[in-house]
This record gives sequence, C-alpha cells and structure tokens, in this order.
Amino acid sequence: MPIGLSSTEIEQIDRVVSNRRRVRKGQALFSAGQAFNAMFAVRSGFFKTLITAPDGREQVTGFQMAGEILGMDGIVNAQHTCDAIALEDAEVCVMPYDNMESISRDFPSLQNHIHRVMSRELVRDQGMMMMLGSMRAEERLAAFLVNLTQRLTARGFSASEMVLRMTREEIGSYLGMKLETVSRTFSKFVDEALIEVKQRHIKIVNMDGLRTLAAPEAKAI
Amino acid sequence: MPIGLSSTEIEQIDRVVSNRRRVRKGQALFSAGQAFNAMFAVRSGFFKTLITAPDGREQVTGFQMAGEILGMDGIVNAQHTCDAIALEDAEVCVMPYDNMESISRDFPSLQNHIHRVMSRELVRDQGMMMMLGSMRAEERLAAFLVNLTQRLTARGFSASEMVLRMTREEIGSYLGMKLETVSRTFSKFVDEALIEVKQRHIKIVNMDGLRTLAAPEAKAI
DNA sequence: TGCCTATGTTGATGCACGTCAAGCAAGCAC
DNA sequence: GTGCTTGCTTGACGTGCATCAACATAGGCA
Repeated sequence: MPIGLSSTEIEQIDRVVSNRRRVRKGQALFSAGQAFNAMFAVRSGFFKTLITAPDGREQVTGFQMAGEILGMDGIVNAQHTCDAIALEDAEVCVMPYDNMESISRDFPSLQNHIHRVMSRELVRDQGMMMMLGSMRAEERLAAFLVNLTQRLTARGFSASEMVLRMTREEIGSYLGMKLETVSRTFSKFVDEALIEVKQRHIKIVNMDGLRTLAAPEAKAI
Repeated sequence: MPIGLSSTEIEQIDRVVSNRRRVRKGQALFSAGQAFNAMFAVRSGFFKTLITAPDGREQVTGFQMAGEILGMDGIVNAQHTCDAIALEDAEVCVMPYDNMESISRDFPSLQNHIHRVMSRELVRDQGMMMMLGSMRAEERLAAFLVNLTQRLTARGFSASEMVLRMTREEIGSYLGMKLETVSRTFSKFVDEALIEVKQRHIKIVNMDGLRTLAAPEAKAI
C-alpha cells in the first residue's frame, strides 16, 4: 500500500500488515459465508472473485493482481459474500480489519486511502454494469483486453504481450458470455489483425483498434 | 443515519449533516465530472444514478430511496463519476466529506458505519453483475420487483402494492434490456397472475412465484 | 376543451449470441 | 511411450431479446 507517509507512519502500518499468507493455485483465500476478519492485499499472484447463485450459476466478479485489495465486501455483514480463488500460486498481506480501523483513526492519510480504495471499486463496478448492461460481446472483450493491458503496464509489464491466467470460461463468466463466444471473438480479433492469440498468450497488434471497439466515439451528427 | 449512538454523539454528528438540500423532479443532485465535496443521504424522494459512455449510451446504475447514500463513487478521484437525478421532488442531507472524515476519527461507530455502507454497496454491485451477466430478462425483472418490495416494506410501505417512480426505459437501462422487453415481461407476469399492472401501479399477486423466478432453486439431481 | 408530447403496449421480423456437438492440442500420470 | 483430462476452436442450428413500426393512453398546457 504505497501512500505518501512518513517513515514512522509506515512502521506503524507495517505492524498491521506484516502478516503474510500463501495461497496455492486453485485454493481459496476465502469463501462466501466465512467470517470476515481481514482484508487482503495481493503481493504476488493472480486471483478471481466469484459469487454463486442458489441454482449453481457462477458469476466471476473480478480478477485481482499485485497491489489490489480483496475482501472489502465482507465488512457489511461480517462475512465474505464471494469466493476468492488463486489462479496461480500467490501471496497476500493479511490486514486484520480491527487493526485497520483503529490505526486509520491515527493516520488520516490511511483513513482516506481506505475510502479511496473502496470508492475505486465502486467506480469499477459501475463500469462493469455499463459493460454487462449495454455493450456487445465484441466491445466487452476489447474493453477487457484494454483494461488488462493498462493494469499490467502500470506494473511494469509489456504493453503489447501478456499471458492470461484465466480460462475462456472464466473470461466469459466475467463478461457475461459463453466460452464459445469468447473463443469466437478472439478469433475474429485475430482475423481483423487486432491481436495474435496462441492459447493464453495474447499479443496486442492494434491497440488503437481495440480501444475504439472498447469505447466507441461519439457519433458525428 | 440511525446507528447506536449516545445523544452527545448524535449531537456532534447532527452538526455535520444538518445541512439540507432540495432537488426538484428531473434535476441533478450532482453530475459526472463535478468536484466531489460531500456525500448525500436521501431524506425523501427518489433518485436514479446513471453513467454515460462516450458514444452517448446510458446505463442506470441504481435507484435510491429514503435512507440510502449517494455520491460515494466520487471519493477516489475527488469528482463524481455518475449523474444523480431526482425522479420526484426530493430532499437530501448534505454530508461534507472532510467533516465526515474528521468526525469519524472520534466516533468509531460512525467510522464503522461508513465502511459498512460502502461495503453494502459493493455487495449490491456484485448482485447486479450476477443479474446482468447470467440471468434472463424475466429473472432480472422479477428480482427487481422483489428487491423494490423489500426496500419499500422496510420503510413501512405496503408489501403488495407500489407506484414505480421510473419509466420502463429506466428500468430497462438498469436491467440491461430494452423498454419493449420490460413492457412485454410485465405483460407476461400479468398473464401468469404474478402481478397486476396499471401503468406505474404494480400490485404483487404471487410473491412466492416472483421469488422463485428471481432466485431459482438448486435443481434436484 | 382539445392539442401535444411523453410514455406504454403489442406485433412482425431479424440478429447476436447461446446451445449442442465434434474434433484438436496440451499437460500429466503412469 | 499410452491413455486420460482439461481447455480451446469451429461448425450447425436454435432462441431470447432487439429492432422497427403502429397505435393507445395519460398528463401538461394553451
């Protein structure tokens, strides 16, 4: 959690988040229904979060990578409402909620940081609603790739190549479409020379084209 | 904001939220891009929040009634990311964010309350993703009606009758479908004796039927 | 009162995406 | 190596919802 803090502040905070936890690929960091005690900051690895309907339908609600926060949905009812599953071996910082609450009282910048992290998640969710509610499959997948690229480049990875950690089915669940449609749309993007695909290796060939698909310009009148 | 607080605490807090603001039907409480200074608690009336894509497509992201909080998405970038429009004449409590931050340092219960309100919104958004991503039009509309009913009964209104404040188009935008589909699905529900519809007056005839549609049971194997 | 505009309903038709199915590639156990 | 499992691609076909269109109804206002 890099914020603008003094070194004494950082010491204080380190004491809260110093506890680490490893999660193996395929294992759950937490599951829906479990008591909520702490939030988690991803140090390394890659997660998905998902919720399950009574009839078994699953919806992937997000993918989280290094530096992102998991578990905030558990605060309201003191229990987690989704499953967080590691898509590759991962390590997280455990941030006990009680500690965070009390320490943030002494450090306004931490308090503000927490609010901003939750607010950012709300804004992200709004974007997801827009995607799921009013974009076509092609637009959704383009937006997904653009978003992934942005987050990876912000972490110092290549702006044009990546290795997906999730299956086509997980992408589909996240974007509200079937895995076949994900596969077909990838193939379409390849035909249009927007990307190259070899299994989970994706290479962005025409980023502007993808961006245009993801966020269509206002139409000239 | 009814929490378990002492009277002195309540006095303190009253000082923060004592400022009120009226919003006429059709007017914006705030708009995307505006500087964020305060959150708002609905005292009376009814709001919708919506975001607008560059190409003009709109997505209604929520409907808010008395007791619910608006504007939390503005914290992260210090500016609002959606429009909040009154669907009927309304009154809100203005809660300046700076005041809330400083006062919540002195009142842990208020601090916790803020976290819970934001967390509840995250959980709601997860449910929206599930709806938009993996439910059919019929199921979404049923879930919408069930949810509205719950919120209205929690406020002391009838459990079986209501007057919608929003148009078919706004419902459709919220649920990711076209207004014609909303209208048709209402008609279908009428045929099936689940509800009665006269314009915006809705009467729930078979709540269990609606619930079953909204949250299908696990299938027997 | 009667016009006008916004809103809602319903029908006919089309398409984007889901469903079903077959085959292929890659990884892994043995 | 062989066989098995999981994940991916592609084709054929079906359907849920969008689109286009016509008309009905209700409120607002001159």
